[in-house]
Formats: sequence, C-alpha cells, structure tokens
Amino acid sequence: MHGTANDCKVAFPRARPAIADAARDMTDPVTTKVLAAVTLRQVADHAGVHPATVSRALNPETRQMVSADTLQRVLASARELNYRTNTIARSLRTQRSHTVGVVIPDITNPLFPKMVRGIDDALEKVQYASLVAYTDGRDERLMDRFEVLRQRGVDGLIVATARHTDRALDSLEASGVPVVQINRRSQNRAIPSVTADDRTGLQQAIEHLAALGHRHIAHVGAPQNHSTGRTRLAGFRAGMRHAGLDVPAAHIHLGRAVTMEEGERVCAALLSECPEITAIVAGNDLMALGCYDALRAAGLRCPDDVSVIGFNDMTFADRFDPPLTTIRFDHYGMGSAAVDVLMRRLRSANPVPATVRLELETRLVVRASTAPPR
Amino acid sequence: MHGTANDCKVAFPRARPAIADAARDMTDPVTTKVLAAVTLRQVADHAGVHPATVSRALNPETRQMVSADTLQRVLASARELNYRTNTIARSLRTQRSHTVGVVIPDITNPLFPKMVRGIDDALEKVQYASLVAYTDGRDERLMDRFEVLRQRGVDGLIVATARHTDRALDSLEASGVPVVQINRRSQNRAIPSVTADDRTGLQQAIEHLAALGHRHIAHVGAPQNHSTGRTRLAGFRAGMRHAGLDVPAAHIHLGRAVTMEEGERVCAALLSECPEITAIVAGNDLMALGCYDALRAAGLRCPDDVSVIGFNDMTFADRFDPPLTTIRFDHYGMGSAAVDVLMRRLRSANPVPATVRLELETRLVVRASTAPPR
DNA sequence: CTGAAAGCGCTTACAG
DNA sequence: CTGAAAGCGCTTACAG
Repeated sequence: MHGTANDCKVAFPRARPAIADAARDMTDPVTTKVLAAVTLRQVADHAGVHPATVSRALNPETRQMVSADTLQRVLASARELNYRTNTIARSLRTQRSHTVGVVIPDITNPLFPKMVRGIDDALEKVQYASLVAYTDGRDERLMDRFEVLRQRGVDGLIVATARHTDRALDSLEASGVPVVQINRRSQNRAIPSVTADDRTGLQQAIEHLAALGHRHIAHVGAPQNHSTGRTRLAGFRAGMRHAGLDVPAAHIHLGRAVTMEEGERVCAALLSECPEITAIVAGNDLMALGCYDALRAAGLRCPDDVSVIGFNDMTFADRFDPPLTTIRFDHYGMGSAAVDVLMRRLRSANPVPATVRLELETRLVVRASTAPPR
Repeated sequence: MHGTANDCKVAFPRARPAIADAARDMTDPVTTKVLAAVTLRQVADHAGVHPATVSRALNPETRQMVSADTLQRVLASARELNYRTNTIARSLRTQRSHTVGVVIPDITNPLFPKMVRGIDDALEKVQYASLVAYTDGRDERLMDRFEVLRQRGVDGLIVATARHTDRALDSLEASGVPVVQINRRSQNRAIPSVTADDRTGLQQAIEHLAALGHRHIAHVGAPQNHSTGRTRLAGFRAGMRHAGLDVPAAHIHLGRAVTMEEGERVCAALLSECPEITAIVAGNDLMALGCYDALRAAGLRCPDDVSVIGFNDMTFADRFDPPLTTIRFDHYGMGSAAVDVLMRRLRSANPVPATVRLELETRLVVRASTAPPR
C-alpha cells in the first residue's frame, strides 16, 4: 500500500492517565482490560432472585409476571451493575437475531446511502440491526451473500437487487426468511416491494418536456431485466402517447447497465442516428450524466441544444453542470417503509401475508438541464 | 407517508409455481417454509461420528486432529446436507462474534461510502461482518451506539468520529475492545489510527496555488476539535511558510462544522473582510462547495476571481461547476488498512500492541477551480 | 409469583 | 484419533 507507517513502540504514552481515569469510571474496578460483561446470573445473585426471574423482569413482554416488589429490586440491581442482555445468547435461545440482512448492489452508488440510512434508522427504533452485503451487480453473489447472512441468523432480508425474473429471490423467499424488495421488484407478486412510482415519474418528465415545446424526445433507458428499466420505459411510452407524440423505434436506446458509461455510449449512438432529437429522458441520474458527456463530445450544449432529465435526484444532482432536472422520490422514506413492511411480516404469525406493493410518490424537480427547444 | 399502497390479497399469485420449484431444490423437501437449518449434530449422525469430531473436521485449525478417513466422511456429509455453521452458536461458545462495529458520522456524507466499502470488502475476506452505527455528529451517541454494539458482541471497533480530546474513545479502549481510528484521530497515541497525510496534502495545495502566482491565500478551515481540522491548518501554515507567503490572522476562518453551510457562511465573512484574497483552500470538499456558493453570492467567479481547492476528492468532485481541484487520498484503501490494523490487534495475544499511526499518501488533483490570479 | 430444569448449537479441555 | 461432558448466557415451558 502507498502509505507511510509510523510504528512507534511507546509502551505507556502520555495518554495513559486518561485511560486509567476512564477505567475508574467503569463498573468493575479490578481489571483494566477485557472487562467481562455482566451476566444475568450476576444480576440475579445481586438481587437475590433466580436468573429466570431477572429474565422475566427485564423483558417488557413478561414483566407483568413478576411482583412489583421483585421488579424494583431486579431493576435496581441491573442498573447498578450496568447489565446489558447478551444479544448473542438471547438469539441462540429464541432463534431470533433481531438482525436483518440488506443486500444492495454497492453502497458507493449514490442512490443507496440514503436508502440504507432510512433502513438503519427505522431498524434502530425497533432494536434491530442490519448486516449489509453487496452484489456489485454480480447476480450470483446474491445467493452467496445470502448464505453468510443466513449463517448469521438474519430474521429477514431487504433486497435492492431484484431482477424481473429472479429465481434466486424466489428461492430466498421459499427458504423461509421473509424478504422485502426495495427500489426494484421481481415479477413474483408474493414478495412485497417498496418502489418508486417509476411510471408516473417518467410521465411527469415527458409532460414537462412537452410543455416546454419538445416534440422529438428520446429515452436513454435502463436494462429491461430490471423493473425500473421496464416501468420507466412503459412510463415513457405512456407519457408520449398522452402528449400526442410519436416514438420512433430509433428514439429508444437501452443501456446494458445503469451507469454513466452506458449512458454515454448509448447516447452517443442515439445522437448520431437521430440528430432531430431535442430532449432526452435518461434511465436515471447516472445515465443522464453520461448523456452530458456524449453531448459535449458531439459538440452539443445542454440545455441549449438538447435537454436532459434524470431519475432519482441523487446527491449533488443540483451541483452538476448544468444542474440536473430530475425525478425525485424519498429514498430515506423508501428505506424506512421497507423496514415497516418487513417488521409486519416478522411479527405476523401468518406465514403468507397479503402481497404488498408500495409505490412512493415521485416529483419532478426542474433545474437547468431542461429548456425550450431551439 | 406520502405513498400509495396497493394491498392486493392474492393468496396464491401466479408466481407460485416458481416458488414451489425453488423449494424442490432445497435440502429438506418436507417443509416448504422456515426450513430449519442443518445442525452439526445432523451431520454427525449422517457421517456416523460424534459431533465433536464434525466440529474438529470442519474447523481448519483443528482439522489435523482428525484422520484422513473420517475427514472425508464428514466433509462429504456436510456438503451433502449443505451444512453451514451457526455463527451465533459459535460466537456464544467462543466469545468471538467475528463482527466489528463501525462508527461513522453518517453514511450519507459522500466521504464515507468508499471507506465503508473498503472496510466491508476487507472484512469479507477474513469472514468477518460489520455492524455500522451513526453518530450524526452528536458526540454523545458514540457511547450509546457502542453499548448496543457491545451487546451484540463486536470483537473490535473502527471509529471515524474521533475528536482531538476524546474521553469516550479512551473509555472504549479501556473497556477492552480493540479500537482503530479512521480518517480522524484523537491525541491518545495508544489507539491506532489510519488517516490521510493531511499536512502534506495542504502543503501540496499551497504549492499549487503559489506556483500559479497566488499570494493572498486564505483558509476556510474545519473545526479544531478534529485532527483533520488541526492538521490541515498546520499544513496550511507550513505550506505558506515554505512559499514565503504571509498569513494574516484574518485569512484564517474556521467553520464550526465540516459542512457546505459552514463553508458558505465562513467564506462570506472572509470575502467581506478580505477582498484581496485570490485563492481559498477549504477544509474539505463540502466546505469548498460552500465557498462556491459564497463566491457566487458575492458576485465573484471561480476560478476567474478566486481559486478554490477542496480536500477528499469525493464522488462527483469532477462534476461540479467548476470541477473541483482537490486533494485526493485512497478512501477505499483507508478502510481496508483500518481492517488490517484491527485484525492484527485481534490476533495478537499482546494486549497492548505497538502504537500505529498510519498516514495515507495524498495527491493533488488539478481541475478547473484553480487558475492564475487576475 | 418464583424456581429448577432443559436446551438453543456450538467448541474444547479432558479422558481414553 | 475420537468420544462424552460441560458450558457459553440466555429464555421458557413446567411445577409448585
């Protein structure tokens, strides 16, 4: 690695007093390091009751089984000893880890941090934790990562990598761990999903462009093995129909991936085939950025020569050159909604809950990448 | 929530055959849902040996204790039954969760996704998982989140929220779970850290500006309770000294937080006090973006009137208007380096390892936000 | 209302 | 080289 290492062997650097101070604050004053955690048993001994009683007293669900008197004693002891229940032991016993697996393509894709944050904040509220895994677009990693998540006892799964036909996802669901799909969804309606209302979003984009006076509008779209790619294309067609505009086959160019590179490649092809184009609706913001590049390479300016619209309103979309007009939805809310749905599945005894397909509202955010045609 | 819900109660939608197919592929053909995982005991029965033997055979560390013959039988059975060791049970027994806690301010801050990715990929290689927690800049959350991480038995901690004086961090370390600091570090040298070489980075920035001919260079800096803020300020001063340039006190303006808003606020003050300024080195890219806003508000253009340099080269820094000149370091590598250090701490029996302060190389990336002064 | 017992699924001294 | 036993720290039927 290209780093410079300073390995200074300072056995007891100046900071030591601070450490000692801190240690003095801890419950166990005897040992300075690797403080063994306090156990239920210790609380029981301290309170003079049986461990089972402590367990009951500390668990809100069983608390009413214990007398007010004992409850007080136990609570006092637990507080005094700074007791925390050992999640691992509890998980082994109850077969519930209070953990959910989150499978996304890549946290480095600016679409996902807000979604993950929405998920994690919602999970925190119900005392769950997430274990996140990445597929990096390599579909075979889903089952692989799932195996390790399962080994770790995840109670459920939030999956953002659904393909239109997704046998892996089907078999996840069949394996008995509740799944909810987020952002994208497979055609398997038995698996709940939370997505954006992609179709309406695209229609909003077309409406905007049509209102500006555009007539030759193209779609630099996402792959059709994703629901987002499909639904956005369908929304594109529907929007054009409503606006009374034609869609020559040549005006629809689909990328093989939802990336800047594919956006650029596909847009370049589009521009050379169809010089009449005055506006482009991209499959998402990343592809829109690729369109910027292709336009520049072709000596065209955005929005003067060609308007561009993205999808997602990802971080910094307002900072691009030009600031990107795009379709926004609530990424954070999508994350927390997915948790809500999953929790409902986890809590219900019913093993086959009603199908839910939640679609989040989209909104057009107009910025400087769209303007009337020349 | 502003979403539209479609709760279609389709008991057995069309996708059902796919599910049944998938279930047929599973090991246990009897029950379609909540397939109980295969246990060690089942493998033992299948192979006709004692569970302890299976355990030994499956663990690479103890594998040599078992005869080649039995090993083959056990491996075959394990494969046939698709056995996976139950991490929770193992953790309870060994008191090792193979999990590390990662504490960052906010995954939504574009600085962190790559770092987290570096961490997670490195952890994956050694069969560890991460549990990530957010402080949101609320320092008191560190201990709070740490309690829940500890409940979940994390073996170690990677913390990106160090303050210069950080009692909480000291007490974490004192509590016996190994910590490594990332991105920032406290003055406690007993806690290893992986940071960028902030000082050199700032000097590189000054060198660049001085070479362009700038003489009146200001620093829109980060708070001084963070090592990054301090070290970058020190680097700023050192760079100016090397370049033989003066640093009037008024040319140093420090924000209260490392945000766009603070960058804007502080830069606005700077501009009104010191109109002679022709270049600004910001505390990081976000603050640099805030400088863009302040310049625009003051009717100044970047780089024509004032050059701006950031720090981090975060995602899309090349896409801003203008593309941002900035100091880059390897975020991903920083994450994996932190894991390396932590793993060394976890593996070493030595409870007080040598202090390590790793500093990653920085590099100036010149883009369009810097130019010679008028 | 509380206690005693069993057991979740592993690993690891301890025997043999 | 393998087995039998104990136990990690909890929870939860089962008695009383």
